[in-house]
Amino acid sequence: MARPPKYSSDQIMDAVLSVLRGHRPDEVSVAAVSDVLGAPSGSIYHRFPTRDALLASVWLRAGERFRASLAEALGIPDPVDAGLAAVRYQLEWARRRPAEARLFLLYDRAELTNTAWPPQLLGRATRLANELTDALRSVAARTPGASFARVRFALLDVPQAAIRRAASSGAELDGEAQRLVEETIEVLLARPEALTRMAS
Amino acid sequence: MARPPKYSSDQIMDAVLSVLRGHRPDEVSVAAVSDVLGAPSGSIYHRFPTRDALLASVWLRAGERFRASLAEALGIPDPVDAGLAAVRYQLEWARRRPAEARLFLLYDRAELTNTAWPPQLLGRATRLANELTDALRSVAARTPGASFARVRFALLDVPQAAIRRAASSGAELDGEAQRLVEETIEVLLARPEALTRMAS
DNA sequence: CGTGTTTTGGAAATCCGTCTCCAGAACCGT
DNA sequence: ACGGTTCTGGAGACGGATTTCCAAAACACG
Repeated sequence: MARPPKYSSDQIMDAVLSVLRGHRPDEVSVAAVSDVLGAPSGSIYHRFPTRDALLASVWLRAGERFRASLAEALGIPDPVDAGLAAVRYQLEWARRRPAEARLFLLYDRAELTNTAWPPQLLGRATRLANELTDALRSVAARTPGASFARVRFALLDVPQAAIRRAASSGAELDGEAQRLVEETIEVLLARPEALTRMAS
Repeated sequence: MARPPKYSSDQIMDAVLSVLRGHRPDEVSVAAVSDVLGAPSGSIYHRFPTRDALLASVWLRAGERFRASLAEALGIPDPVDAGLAAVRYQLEWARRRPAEARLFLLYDRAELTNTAWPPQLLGRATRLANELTDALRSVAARTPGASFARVRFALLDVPQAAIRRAASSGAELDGEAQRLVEETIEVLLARPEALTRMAS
């Protein structure tokens, strides 16, 4: 017994993504979002208490989607195969959904907003972080000789370096970049001890 | 025959760095800088035409210092030794001058400001970029089988991934992170062809 | 010691973005 | 048809940040 919504939360968040192509997160203003959406700012504030909550929601939605699909890849038994699949998935995602990937992979939760997150969003964020940590930990567990830090470096940090490089030049991730990332994680996961000698 | 300056350009830029510890670049306001400096905003605008020009100048100064010291490391004849030295230097720099390193290594010139840079700063920026490119190219030239993209990935992107990780967790770069980076670049530079087989 | 030049020190104009508020519209269930 | 509830639509208060402006201050030099 109520008027039905004209703009759903997802539509509003999609409008944020659309503004995000071509602008930094801190540049995303409610006015810009409402322009893209064709709605007045009041409708946005009806659903999201603050601008920061809106931005945080978009970040969370992207992260939860990311995690859901990544978990599959990380489930592959052989750790190197799992790592390669995870990397390929990430790079493919960065190609297909640049705005969402850039937002989640390049911007830390802490540096996204100035104000503190509301408890509910904070809960979702810590759950997401825990789930990602667990997935990586399980890969580490079945990779002989590889620490958690090593797995995280190989499967998250190194791919992000490639994504960042491509994003800053505006071009798409090319084949060579992908090959470099795959080489790297293959070495880091398959032969943890092979190279401990230090050159100097 | 003039009143001597009380606040030099370098002092003002240092004040920006001080604000930058704990705030994103877009959060740096002229008011905050003038507070740190103990000077009114007028004195700052006397030297820098706009806020963006000030921020750009700080970025450029950091980059030019970075390049000057990195060039030494990259001059070492053996490419792997040069790469290791370059990486160690970068990580050491990130430890000792966190604000400057974060600003230059983590923020792209394009995403630092909204408005276009004045011609003079733009000139310095392109010169800096060219000098960095040349240094990497010369390493690539004496590394058998390594493309420019490979060298750049190994010597800039991968170390930055480690720096970024450490910066986001607030902790310092630990020994394990450094070892991971060194392993990685050693493999990427020393054995470009060793791993071209694709798993799948 | 006076003159000229540069810098300081603030005060305030101006702009932009967040957020509030409320009247009216639109729909569901009975 | 109608009452109750939720949503829209827009106007504007409010705060914060950039930038302008100018009188006063401080020094170098003749």
